[in-house]
This record gives sequence, C-alpha cells and structure tokens, in this order.
Amino acid sequence: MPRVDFFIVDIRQLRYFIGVVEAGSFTKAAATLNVAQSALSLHVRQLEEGFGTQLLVRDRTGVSVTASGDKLLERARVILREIQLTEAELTNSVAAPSGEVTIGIPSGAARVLSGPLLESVRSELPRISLKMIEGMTGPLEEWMSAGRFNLAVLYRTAESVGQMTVLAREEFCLVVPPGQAPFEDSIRLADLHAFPLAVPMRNNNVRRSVADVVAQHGCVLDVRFEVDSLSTIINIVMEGKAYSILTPSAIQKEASQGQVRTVKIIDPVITRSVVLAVNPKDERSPAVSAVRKLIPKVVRTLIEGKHWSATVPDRV
Amino acid sequence: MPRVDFFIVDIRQLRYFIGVVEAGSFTKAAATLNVAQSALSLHVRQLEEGFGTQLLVRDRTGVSVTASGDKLLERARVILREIQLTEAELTNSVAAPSGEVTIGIPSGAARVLSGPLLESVRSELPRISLKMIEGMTGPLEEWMSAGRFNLAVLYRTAESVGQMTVLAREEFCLVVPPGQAPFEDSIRLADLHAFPLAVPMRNNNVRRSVADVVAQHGCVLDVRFEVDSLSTIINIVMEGKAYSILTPSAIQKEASQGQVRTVKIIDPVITRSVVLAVNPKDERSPAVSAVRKLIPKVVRTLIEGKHWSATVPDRV
DNA sequence: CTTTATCTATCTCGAAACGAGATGGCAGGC
DNA sequence: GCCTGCCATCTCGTTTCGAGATAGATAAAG
Repeated sequence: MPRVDFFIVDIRQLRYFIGVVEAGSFTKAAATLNVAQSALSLHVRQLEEGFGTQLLVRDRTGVSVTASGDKLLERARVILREIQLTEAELTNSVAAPSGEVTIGIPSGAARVLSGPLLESVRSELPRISLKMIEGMTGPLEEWMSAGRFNLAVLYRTAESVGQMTVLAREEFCLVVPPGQAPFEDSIRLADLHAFPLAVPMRNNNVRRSVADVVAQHGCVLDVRFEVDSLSTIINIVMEGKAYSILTPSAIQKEASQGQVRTVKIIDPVITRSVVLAVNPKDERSPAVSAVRKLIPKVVRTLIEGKHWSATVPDRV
Repeated sequence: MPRVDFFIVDIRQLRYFIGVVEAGSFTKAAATLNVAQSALSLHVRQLEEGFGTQLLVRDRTGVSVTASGDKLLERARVILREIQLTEAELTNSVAAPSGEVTIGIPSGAARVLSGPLLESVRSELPRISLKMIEGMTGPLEEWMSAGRFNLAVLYRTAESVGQMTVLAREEFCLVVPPGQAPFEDSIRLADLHAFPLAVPMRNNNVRRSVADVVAQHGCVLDVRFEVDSLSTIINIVMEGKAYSILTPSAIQKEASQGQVRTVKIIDPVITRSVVLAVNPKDERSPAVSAVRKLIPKVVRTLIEGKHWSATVPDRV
C-alpha cells in the first residue's frame, strides 16, 4: 500500500546533495558520483520539497547554495561523518575481535589440544578470552545442545558430520602397560578378548564406538574396570593392572615418555573424527568466528609436528 | 543494471534496529513500528551482513543485543538525533524565514507603498532584510528579467498578467496645477490636447500606455516636457508650468495636501494593473515567499484606508 | 541573428528494493 | 502431544530508483 508518511531525510539524498554542492553542478556531480544527472536533480528536488525550502540556486552555469542549503550542507557532513565512524568502529570490531569465547572440549582431545590452543589464542587473538570447559563427551554433547558453549570439540564416527568442521581423524588402539605383551605393532580385533580392560562407562562415546564395532564383528571384550575418568584409566594401565582401548590423543604424553605403549588395532581399523561444532546462534560473532578459524590451524600444527598421532582430513 | 556497491547504512535500517532492540523482539517491534516482522528481520540481517558482525542474539523469548549491537545502538541514536535536529533547524528556517530579499519598485508605486511595506516587513518578518530598489519601469523590467531582484512591482495594461499577482488597478488621470482649469471632476480624452503636458520619455511604460490609447482614439497630446523623473514632473505641475497624466499612486501625497488636483479621464477610462512578479529561481525561497504573501496585504490596507486611490482586484 | 554549447527539468521504462502475508522450524509450557 | 510465541524464509504485488532520452532555457561564439 502507498506509504504515506512524514518526510525523512535519506542518506543517499544527503550524499547526492553534498556531491552536487561540491561539484557546483548536477552534471559534474553526476560524473563524479557515477549517477545519472536526472537522478541527482530528482533527489535534491525531493529534499527541497521535504524541507519546504530551497536549497540550491540553479542557473546555466550550475548551482550555488542558499542559506538553507548551507545549513543542510554542514549538517549533512556531520551526519555522514557519524555514519562513517560507525561503520569504521563496527568494522574494526570485526578486524580485531574481542570478548569471551567458551569452548567445550573432551578430556582426550584436551590432553593434546588445550595447552597449544590457549597459547595460540593468547598470542594471535589477544583481545579474546577463551574459556575452556573440559569434560567427557556425553555431558559435552548435552551442554553444547543446550547452548552452554559457543564452540565444542566433539567426536563422530559416521562419515557425515553435517555442518561441523572435521579437525582430525584418529584410530583407536590397545594401550599396553610397559614390559607386557603383546609386543607386535598391531593386534587383530578378534584377539582383544585376551586382555583385561579398563574402559569408560557404558554411555561414553568412546565405549560405544568400540562396542559397536566389536559387536558387529561378533567379538567380545574382557571389561574389568568401568571408570569415567581418563586419568584414572591411564594410571591403571601404567600400574600394569589392566589394558585399555583409547585414541592416541588421550595418551600422547605417556606414550612419548615410555609410560605406556600403543598397539594398533586392525581387522578392522576403528577410526573416528574429531570435529568442531559451532553454536548456530554465535555463527556471526566475530570473536567466535576468529577462534573457529584458528583451531584447525593449531590442530594441523600439532599433527605435522608429531605431537598428535592423527591424520589431517583432506581439504576439498 | 545491478547496483553493486559497498555497504551503506540506511536510516530506515537504523530506525528498525533501534526499534527491535527497544522492543526486545522483532514481533513486538513490528507492532510498535507498524511494519511486518519479516521486514524487520530482513533489514536487521542486512545490517549484520553489511557490518560483518552479529548485532543481536536471537532466542525464543526475543532478542538481546551483542557488544557490537550495543555500539551500533549508541551510534544509531546519535545519527538519528542529528537528522532530527537537521530537520528541525531547516523547518524552523521556513517557519521563521530570514535573510535578504530584494524588490524592485516603480517610483510611482513606491510613493504610496515603500514606506508601509518596509514597516510591515520590519514588524511581521523581523528576520528579513528588505532591500528596495526604486526606478522607472523600463529599467526595472530589464533588471527583473536579468534576475537582479527576487521580487518586483510592475505595471501591466493587458488583461493577461501571466503568473504574476495583480495587486491593484489604477486609472490614469489629468494632474492639474492648483487654481487652474479644468474645474470639472472629469475630462474626456479628446479634450486633453488643450493642456500642455510634462510626461516621461518615450520608452516609459506610463507614456506608452497612455500614448497607445490616445493613438487608438485618434487624439493628440501637447507634450511640452519629457522628463524621466517623477518628482521633477510633479514639481513642474505644482509650479503651474504644465499638466501631466499620471496614476493616483504617483501624486497621492501632493493631492491630499492640495498641492495638485486630479481630474478623471473618461471616454475611455485608461486603466492599468499593478502587479507583483517573482523571479522563478527564488520561488521556493521561504523568505521571498513570505514577503510575496505580505505585499498584497499591505496594498489592500492602503487602498481600504484611502491612502491609495486604486481598486483591489476581485479574488477568485 | 543564428548556431552551438552547457545546464537543469521532466518523462518513460526496466530493474531493484520493499513490505505484507503466509508458512515452516524451533523450543518451552501445559 | 498440543499449544503458544518467536524468528527465518519465501512469494508476490507495489513502490522506488536510476538510466537514457528529450525538451527548455540561456549565454557565448560566429
């Protein structure tokens, strides 16, 4: 329906008006502003009709400004400067993002990732305060769904990870106490039943991932300890009381120091993806966006520096 | 063609954004601003995409503002206040016009009009400085055509006066020295040849107006003096050296003081219009417009107060 | 006096923008 | 499971915009 409302100055009209005054003619201003002369004529006319006063004196040599026009010129410059400052301020906010970003991260991935990530954010995004919440993946999934974090590092075994970014791919392996069998580089899934296991509890992502594959292959496991504490599980293995099935990120440090050994599981290889999820509400936040872009870089650096036994996904 | 240009904030978008933030939800703002909720959603989205940052956090209870949004809110309020002040300042300029207005006025009309007009402008339009330029009508016509004045009081004998305003109608009369014949109230055009005349020079409007009518009626006049100075002509008549043919406005004062007498010319009556012309370039000037509206009032007051022997034109 | 050049105002038309209304998706409350 | 409230998206009719053409006015040049 026809919009019958009171006159409101439009930014474009002000820009055209300033352009015309500065050029001294509509025709010159048209060339400068890259707009048709007729469009300038019409818009300035609309300003004059809106204000109810003449802003320009027109003659064959061009235009000059009236007293009212002079007032408007001054005011228009102030307004456009304010808009320019506004755009600069908000754009700078994008260029140098600041504020708090919260990220949930599983205990396993946190063991290789949390330190380097905090360091990277501190050095490359100094105005961002990264709050990292470590936890077992079950609760993390729930909390992320509840919107508790801006970002979350999660695990997925399916090929499809929706809109999440794949950070890395890991392979589950048998974690062996030092000096104990097996001494080969790899072990078949069907042979795992020979080793007593300390594993996370039933609803744990890791537990379910492995259990699904074992069941699919008609195998069984000898679960002796169910503990929802990664460090406790690792201690049990280090003390020779049991074995475990984990991904390399969980025991990267202990393995590199000879406190445990890892033996590759084959037939089949059990893999999973480490993914980065973003809360849809925060997708357009410049701070969240900046951290989101930084994490893959940190992961790549860790993997390529042999600080994390995982593979980087192919980029498409 | 597609307009591919960089992002420029639009006033409407700022108004919508402020409205949404203040309402706390798009839906409530839609009711308040009388705009569809979807339009608000789209416009705020465009602001976010333009700035490259998220301005609002949306959830099921409505919206809250981000840090960037808070900055924009503050800035937008400043911008809209500037625009509001601009509109108020320029609108006030219309309501209380100010500045200089120039008016050309013939010597004849100036004699009855200039004083009262200057007084009226001073009292009713105190912020306007009226510059009055008096002259013979020939040069005045030229100067008005050249754009020297904003306004001009001119004479016309034709019925059609184009876009000019008719201020008054006057009848030419014989100006008689005191104590000399004729002593009747009127004289026929055919009998004017008996009186030696002091009149303006050939290219003068008055001279041409009367000469045309005299020629049309096959009469002749006894022109003894040709002087392009109204006061000189009047002095010649007052001293009894000659008669003249003028309009009442020219000798209103002298006639009222008995220094000259006026005798109506009939068969035919010779009339002319006193008109007000406006320079088209200045038509939209509030100051010129205000003076333009004031002059007819001053004229009407003079005529109705018997300070000017003329008739007010019928209003249609 | 005629022609040329320059400038503004107006008109037409196709493209873009705008907003209303409808609809779908999501989440919380009952 | 249904209802309510809110936001995002889509469709369509209307409005606005600007390009290009053209007319009118005026001063300068020939």
